[in-house]
Amino acid sequence: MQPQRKPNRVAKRALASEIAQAIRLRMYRPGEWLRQIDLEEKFQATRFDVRSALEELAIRKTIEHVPNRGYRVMEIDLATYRAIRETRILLETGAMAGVVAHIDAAAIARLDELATAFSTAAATGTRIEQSEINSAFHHLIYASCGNPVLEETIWALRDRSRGSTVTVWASHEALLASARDHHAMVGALKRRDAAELAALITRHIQKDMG
Amino acid sequence: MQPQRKPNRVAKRALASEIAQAIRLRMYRPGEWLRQIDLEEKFQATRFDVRSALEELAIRKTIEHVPNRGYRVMEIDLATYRAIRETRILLETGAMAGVVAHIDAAAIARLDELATAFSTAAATGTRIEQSEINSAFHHLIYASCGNPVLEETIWALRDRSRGSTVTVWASHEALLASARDHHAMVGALKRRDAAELAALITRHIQKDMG
DNA sequence: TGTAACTAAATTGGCGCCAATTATATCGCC
DNA sequence: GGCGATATAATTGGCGCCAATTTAGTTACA
Repeated sequence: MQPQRKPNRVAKRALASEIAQAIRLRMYRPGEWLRQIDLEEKFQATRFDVRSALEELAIRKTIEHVPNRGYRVMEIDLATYRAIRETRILLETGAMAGVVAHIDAAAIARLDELATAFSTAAATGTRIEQSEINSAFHHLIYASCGNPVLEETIWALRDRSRGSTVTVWASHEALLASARDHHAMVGALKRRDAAELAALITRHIQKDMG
Repeated sequence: MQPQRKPNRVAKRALASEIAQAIRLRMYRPGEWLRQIDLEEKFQATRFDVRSALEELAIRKTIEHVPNRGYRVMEIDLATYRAIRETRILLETGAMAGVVAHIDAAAIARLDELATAFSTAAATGTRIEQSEINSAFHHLIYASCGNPVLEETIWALRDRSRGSTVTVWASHEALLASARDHHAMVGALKRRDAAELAALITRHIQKDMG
């Protein structure tokens, strides 16, 4: 029986993820200041851990650091937003060749489920549910590309684009359009049509979904 | 007249860059442990700054952190290396459309100079000179793509691929091949031939240059 | 009454100490 | 003489205090 040791090594990394998720879910809006004391209480962490987490997020460009002022959620201008979008299209369409080559039937079936679940959530679910299902859908796709580095790079950029002032799904119409896109992607996936998939992804990103 | 204040905010970030450069220049080889005390003396920094810098590099995947053991230069396996290479090809070829569209005559002239300088350095220069000129050459190209996010992403991946055990220019032959590639790229650039440029870049990366 | 200087409160940020852990060396034992 | 256990040295890592800085509030003065 040994005393508890390093819950901290874990806590530090986990805290960064938690804060990142809070930002993803718009609990902190772009431009908003993240006060260390608040985070300390909110997440029941020590000041030191909070600072480490904030520093990590700043390196990842999720938040911005202003000396002697603090950290705030990154607010990206239109030009940067377009640059991110363009880069995402490059990466996410590029991943499609690998996806159609590596994905198995089970994964496609699961994607089908998720696409349906998203449609349902679009009508009745909360924003958080919608966001999570959408995230799971795209996670599964990119995880199937067979290139972990590519997958990781895609997600890093996706996270950065959250800082946009443009709301995730601006309208209910946009939400329904996303739902339709998901089903279309599953269809193209079943046909192993990488080109069609890439075209769908491009439009999906250009329409600015989550 | 006020006393000197925060040279530290700067020092922390600068230190991370310095250590990163040292790793780039192979002063620390992949797998090698980075002892905090050594870095403290080597770079005349406080222990705290060293740790911050190491943490930053760990987040960037330049180095690896092993709890209670320390930090060591990331050693990447062949599979990861290929994954990085594939992703780089996607990004760097994708950048070429923007490059031919945005680059001006002055930049092309400068690239011509750098290509020549590299050829010279390949014959007579030190490894560090070769590396720096090569870096400047590619920096200038990707800076001309008109997409800062893409540029940044490219360099992040390029830095990660340094962790490969494969030496930068394994042979003098490879070095000369790189020099030829550079001149060919300048030629394609002058003709605004994005497709040819992309093909050259792909081969350049597949041959594993710096 | 508006503005500017001053004061007080809140927040951030630099830094160093010491415990926990791991590597190294010494010694005894098989 | 080789090998394992123990002692010692070296290194890492968690954490909190207090100074520096900024912001808000207040008062004095034109």
